[in-house]
Amino acid sequence: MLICHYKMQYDFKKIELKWQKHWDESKLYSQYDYTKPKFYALDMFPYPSGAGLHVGHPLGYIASDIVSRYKRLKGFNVLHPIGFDAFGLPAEQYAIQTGQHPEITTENNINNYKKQLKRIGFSFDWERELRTTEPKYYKWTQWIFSLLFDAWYNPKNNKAENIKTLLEKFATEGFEGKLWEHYTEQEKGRILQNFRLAYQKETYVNWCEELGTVLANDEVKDGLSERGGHPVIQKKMKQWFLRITPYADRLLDDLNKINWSNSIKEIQKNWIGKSVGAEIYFNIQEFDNYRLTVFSTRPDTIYGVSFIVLSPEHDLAKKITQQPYKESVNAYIKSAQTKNERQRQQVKEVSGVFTGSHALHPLNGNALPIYLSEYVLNSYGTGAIMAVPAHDERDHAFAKKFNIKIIQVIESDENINTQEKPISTKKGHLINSENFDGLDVQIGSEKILTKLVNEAKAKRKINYKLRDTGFSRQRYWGEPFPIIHENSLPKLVKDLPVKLPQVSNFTPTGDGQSPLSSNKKWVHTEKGLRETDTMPGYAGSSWYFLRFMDPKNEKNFAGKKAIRYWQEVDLYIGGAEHATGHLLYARFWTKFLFDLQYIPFDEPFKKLINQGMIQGESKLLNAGNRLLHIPLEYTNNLGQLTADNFIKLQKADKRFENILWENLQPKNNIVELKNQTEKMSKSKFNVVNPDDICEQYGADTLRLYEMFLGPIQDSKPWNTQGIEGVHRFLNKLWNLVFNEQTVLIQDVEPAKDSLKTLHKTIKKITNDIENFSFNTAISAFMIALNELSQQQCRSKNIIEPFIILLAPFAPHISEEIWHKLGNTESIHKSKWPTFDTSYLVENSKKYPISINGKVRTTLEFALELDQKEIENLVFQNKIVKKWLEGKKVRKFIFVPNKIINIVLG
RNA sequence: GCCCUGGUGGUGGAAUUGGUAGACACGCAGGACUUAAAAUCCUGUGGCCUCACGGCCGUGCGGGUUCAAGUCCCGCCUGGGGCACCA
Repeated sequence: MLICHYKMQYDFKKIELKWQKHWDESKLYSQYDYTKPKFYALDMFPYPSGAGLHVGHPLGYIASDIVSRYKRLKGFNVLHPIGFDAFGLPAEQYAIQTGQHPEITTENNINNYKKQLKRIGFSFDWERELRTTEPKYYKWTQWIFSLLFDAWYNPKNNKAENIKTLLEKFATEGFEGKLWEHYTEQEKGRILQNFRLAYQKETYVNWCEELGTVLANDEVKDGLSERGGHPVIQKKMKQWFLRITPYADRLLDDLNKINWSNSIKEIQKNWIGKSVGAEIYFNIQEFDNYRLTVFSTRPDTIYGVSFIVLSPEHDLAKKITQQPYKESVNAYIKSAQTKNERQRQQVKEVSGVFTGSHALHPLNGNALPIYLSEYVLNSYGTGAIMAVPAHDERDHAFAKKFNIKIIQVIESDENINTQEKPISTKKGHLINSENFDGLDVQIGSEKILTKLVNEAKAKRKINYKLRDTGFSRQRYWGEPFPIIHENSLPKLVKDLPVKLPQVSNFTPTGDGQSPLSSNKKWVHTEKGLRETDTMPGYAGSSWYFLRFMDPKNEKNFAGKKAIRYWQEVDLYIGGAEHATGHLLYARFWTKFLFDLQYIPFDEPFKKLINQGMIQGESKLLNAGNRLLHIPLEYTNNLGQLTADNFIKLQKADKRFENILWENLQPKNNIVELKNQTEKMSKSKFNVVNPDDICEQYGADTLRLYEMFLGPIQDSKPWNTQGIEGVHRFLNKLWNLVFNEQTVLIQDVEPAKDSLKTLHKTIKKITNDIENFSFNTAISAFMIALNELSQQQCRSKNIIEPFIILLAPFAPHISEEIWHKLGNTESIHKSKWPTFDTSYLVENSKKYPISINGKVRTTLEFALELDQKEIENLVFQNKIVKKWLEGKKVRKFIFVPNKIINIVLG
């Protein structure tokens, strides 16, 4: 007879698919109980690209899923939604490349993402799924735009208000000394554009020829587009802007009330770039009718001013130039104009030109030559500076080149000759500053400024680097503006949504017009011409976290009740690369909606975690002058390139066509490859697909491994070999519960040491989740399981709570074991165990005994012993005696529960 | 140049308030089971010296504080990120 030894194996695939289907069908994660306290855990919603997910993407989702599941078990009503940010450049570029309509490629990409995400077993409420590209969603994006258009920032109340209050003000006070009713409709429209929070203005913008669109400042890195790395130039165009600048101070100050990483806060601080100083006025010797205004943060250095510099674009540049200097000044202005900002920055040598005119020093009346130079930016401050060469590096270089006086006004500890090198410190005291001599710099600065302000020669002023943000794109794939231009004045369209129309060709036109303009029927309306630009990618993502609270609401962007219940996001997880884009705009829109009293909170994300990058291991071939990425499938198991594979590679990849095998210096027909750890990307052939991992090891293993790799915030390399460890852990757990045929777990009284293991693990895991220390939690699970195995623990009272602890991390295997132990409800609806300190109490402690700071042995003492008794016991110890031989004991240090240290003379 | 972060075995990484550095894994080496392999289990694994007992050195480098420093202070070196003629 054939005996069939049926082994109950850990069949992860079967288990995982079964429970995923079950959870889906029972809508387990779409159930809410509003009597419980709320917890809102959100991931930065994904941008569905054509490449699909790699193992780096789910890292943050796994973390937020663990927290969400944990919070549910702790009795919270958890909102954990997901959606897709699908408008914008990448989707459109992909569509253009593949020649398909972006609507189709987006739909395909989203479906692929959903399939991948679902396989990992996240507890997302898919009922609340949203897409920024759906008209029923972007209707409300357009609605918020309408609010911005119809709002102004009232500096008196320090908040945004409906434009009505501005009109009331103008009606009673007039505008610029003229009654409001005396302005024409056109004039009124133009004036209001200077106040609206969404407005059009003609100005220099970041134009990317290759992408055929303008870009926001945060979408440009080092003069190149963030997407694709194409050159970006400054072009004068009429564009939509959002007036974020009045919010600068609040965006800065409120960083103090949110729990974000230091580095992100710093990045936003720098981006906002607040500097406190003054505008100081300089009369001009040669012109009575003009006055110069400079911005300075260092009024203390005013007696050190020896010249004035204007930017080449400064309004007065040409007006104040004296006849003999006109030619050289014009030439200089012209040459500056031909360069874009990037080219200007690259030129490090000092350049400039004298105007022939002089400014008068406001305090001592000295005549100061006025120059033009590129190092002064027209877009910052007033586009003019007072130059203090003794205390500013750039001014110093300029003075040297043009042979201008260098006047030292600060004396510090640094022994520097200011004729050679500037002193940039703010510590020291003033000299050469008339009756301010001898004062400390800080105090002197304030006194000088007070004097200037009192004499109406200066005004206190705060400047920001933050600029109003460009809000229009000349592209097809974005939200249309709800705007029709009537008599060349923009007017809101009331009937929303304004649906994105069909066009015959959605590729960029390249002439600064959006592809929408080709649909003449759509553009021409009875009232006037429609706005044909579209909104940028960040429009939809600036408020989506609000929509998730009430995603199906047709009357409002979200219902009042839902907003009041869910409030701000408690935990937000996503990449740090959005520091100056999405994260700033979302804060801005939140504050705006708060001002208009649509929401009762003014920060969107209470706690933010930036997950690190998971890097891939690339293989690089040194082909003479360049390094080429080699797809992994062409390397052998030692990571080398063989001659056979090289031939195949040459057929498959054009990059290798003209490379000769001999030139690669093969040894025994093998070429060594260089290893490199870098960002995962398709083009680097180092991408690991989570689908493959789920197939081979299962979703639970993938989840555990991603968490086990290291701290969530850190970047770390992926190494598929290491996954065996966590996979073995799950197998061990399985084998603890099941043997060949049956469940081994019984309802028996647990052993004392098992209780201790359990309770210290409850404590540790709870702590670790609260601190987002998931990697140490996994190792605690491993330690616990090793101990329980050692103890041969089979007690249900131990195993059940243990797998509840594990459920947030490995939801499938926990659910399976839970049911096999006889439970019928889902484990994810059970209760988080609490730990009982009484099981952790020890009655003795093992003390390290160190002599002169070096640990020599350990001794165990009962806790009730006092220091004297312990001291006696320590000195009786053989090893201790050996070390004490011939030495004198200086000191005996006993730190209860920590250590014992003997200091010898 | 300025700001923010890191630097710990062959690798990923542990280490409450300063209190046994290297937990937990991977990898590697040896062993058990097996005809053999896979799987599993056990043992070892920072470096150097020693048959061993044991000792010396060791958290980027150099100083310091302390009974005691990966942890605190001062000065450097270096990886990553951000800002950058911003007055």
